[in-house]
Amino acid sequence: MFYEVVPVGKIGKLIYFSDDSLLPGQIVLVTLGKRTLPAIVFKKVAQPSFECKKILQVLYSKPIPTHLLKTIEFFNKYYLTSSGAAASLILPKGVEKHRRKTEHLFGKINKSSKDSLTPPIPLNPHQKNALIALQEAPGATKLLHGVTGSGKTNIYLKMAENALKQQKSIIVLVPEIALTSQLIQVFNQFFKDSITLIHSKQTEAERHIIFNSLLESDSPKIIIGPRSALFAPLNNIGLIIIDEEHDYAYYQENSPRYSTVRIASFIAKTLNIPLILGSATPTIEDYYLAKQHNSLITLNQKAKSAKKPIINVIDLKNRDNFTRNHYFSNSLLESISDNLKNHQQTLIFHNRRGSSPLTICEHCGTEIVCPNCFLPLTLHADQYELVCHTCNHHEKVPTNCPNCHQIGMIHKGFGTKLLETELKKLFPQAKIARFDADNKKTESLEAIYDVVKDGKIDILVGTQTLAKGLDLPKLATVGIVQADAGLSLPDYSAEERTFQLLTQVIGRVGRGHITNTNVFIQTYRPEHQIIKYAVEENYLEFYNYIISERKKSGFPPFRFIAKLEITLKTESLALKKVRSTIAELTKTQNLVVSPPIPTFHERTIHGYTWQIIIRAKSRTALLKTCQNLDPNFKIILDPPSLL
DNA sequence: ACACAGTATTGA
DNA sequence: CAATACTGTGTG
Repeated sequence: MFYEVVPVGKIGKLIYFSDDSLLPGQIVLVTLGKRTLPAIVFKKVAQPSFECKKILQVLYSKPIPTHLLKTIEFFNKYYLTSSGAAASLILPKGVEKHRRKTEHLFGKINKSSKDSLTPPIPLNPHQKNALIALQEAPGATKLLHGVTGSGKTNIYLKMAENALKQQKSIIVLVPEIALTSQLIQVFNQFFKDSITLIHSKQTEAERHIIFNSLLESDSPKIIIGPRSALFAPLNNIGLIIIDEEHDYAYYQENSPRYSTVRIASFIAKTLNIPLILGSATPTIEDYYLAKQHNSLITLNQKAKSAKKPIINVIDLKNRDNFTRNHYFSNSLLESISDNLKNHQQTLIFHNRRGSSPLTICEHCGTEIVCPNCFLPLTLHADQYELVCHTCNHHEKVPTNCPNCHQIGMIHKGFGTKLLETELKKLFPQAKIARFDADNKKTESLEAIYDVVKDGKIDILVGTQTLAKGLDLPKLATVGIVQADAGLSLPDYSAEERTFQLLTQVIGRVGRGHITNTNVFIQTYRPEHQIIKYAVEENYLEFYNYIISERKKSGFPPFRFIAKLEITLKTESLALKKVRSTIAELTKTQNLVVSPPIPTFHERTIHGYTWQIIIRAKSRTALLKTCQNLDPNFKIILDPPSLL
């Protein structure tokens, strides 16, 4: 018998031979050239005209659910991804490996499935109405737009409870799996026995056990995990929830690139089950789509009376505000002093790691760049080293300029490490901690969370990482060192990102723990709309403003975008190739073609990378254009950023 | 992707 | 002329 199978990797469907009868979705082992790879059986086919190799082994007798096979095909069509790449998302790493006895781990994961009595889930009238709306028309994607504290979690719980009653499984996606997250705690409180958590700290063996147990079992489960949990081999899914749907973590950056929301939406449609997207600040695209399809549900009533913080916008151009320190305004410093007296905490945000992002020679202006990436190196003053934030290359700080050999290297710009040092000078008695991507893997946010929560830290300095889901009872002040830093980037989504960040940061305080909370937003552009809307917490005005801009300029959701990248040996070769391709593409009807653009990391060890941005109203037309392209072009569909 | 073959490039 | 870098093709 002959079967079309998809081996993991970068290629598509191939035909193999088997003596035994196989089912679509079964996981098998095949040889491909000299390699032995796991593969997924797609379907039985007639004997082809060419010789076929034999399927070596059946790894799992039970097939993966059909919706996942359909998802692989969807990847193929929607993102032009090879089926093999999509298959590797579904199969756990190392499925082909023989495993030692792992019973000792089994009990840890497969808890008793006896459902204990759960207390009733309270819903207020607003939440009840929202629930009714959410349960209409399964198969459709519903957007639950609810401000922080409006009780989205209670609605999730109720829907999960309903699904469990019907013996259906639920997938709950969260941006990053912090075990301290409130959502997990609340779900644990209600459905402890049915929950399977998926997180990044699990080992390969543990993942295998989970994969196997989900595949074998038909009992309803609640899967909580990051974007990859969407591919859990569940046979009876009744509901998918994506919490904080706007979060960038839902976009997989490395190949196969995908948007979790798009894939989940496909799965929900295929299975005719509800998909709930929850957020206080939905992405522009999802909000637009929800309005178009009449599937927007708004919850603007705060459940508990959370006190709003006082938001102070400080003009960085007016240096009278900065007489005590170069980076921190007088009023922010005053607020920190007050907090120290009252044993309350302060959070300082700045979206740049390290001490100083530029090291240049003061005589000839030569910039020190990474030998691999050719990007400026960032000073880390504590180790007195220069670090590449792209490839993590480390080197000593040179005393002489490598170009003119004179002494006098100077550092420009500032990052979180510098801010930390400044704060230590200003408040020598305070306990100050810094949290950003420079922290070692072991000191995760989770690890320091308890220390911070107990109030043992007075001032926490950090980047974006800190803005997400921290709930600190003793937090009284939040300071944003330069709020407009992201606004001037040449990117269609720069304003949206800035709004999201500011909203998240403001949301860290005013959670009802402390009555007098303050937010200090330092900016060179206090009059900018985005800053105004964020300060006013006015999502609707923000949306209306952005959507009209996108319409005028022809960006998503009004056009689909593809980013085409090519890397060639020399700059002139790359430019020549890009120019000729542009000339070719310009002939295509209804296609907006950009001029040649060097990528942000223009020069790499492999050569020079240039890009073309193309946009079209029809996705089908865009895909067709991409398929006819020189295959040396890397195609990035729906790029979340054009940088 | 990866392995492999076939071809161009370098260098003493 | 060999060792090595680059380029292209097929994988069932």
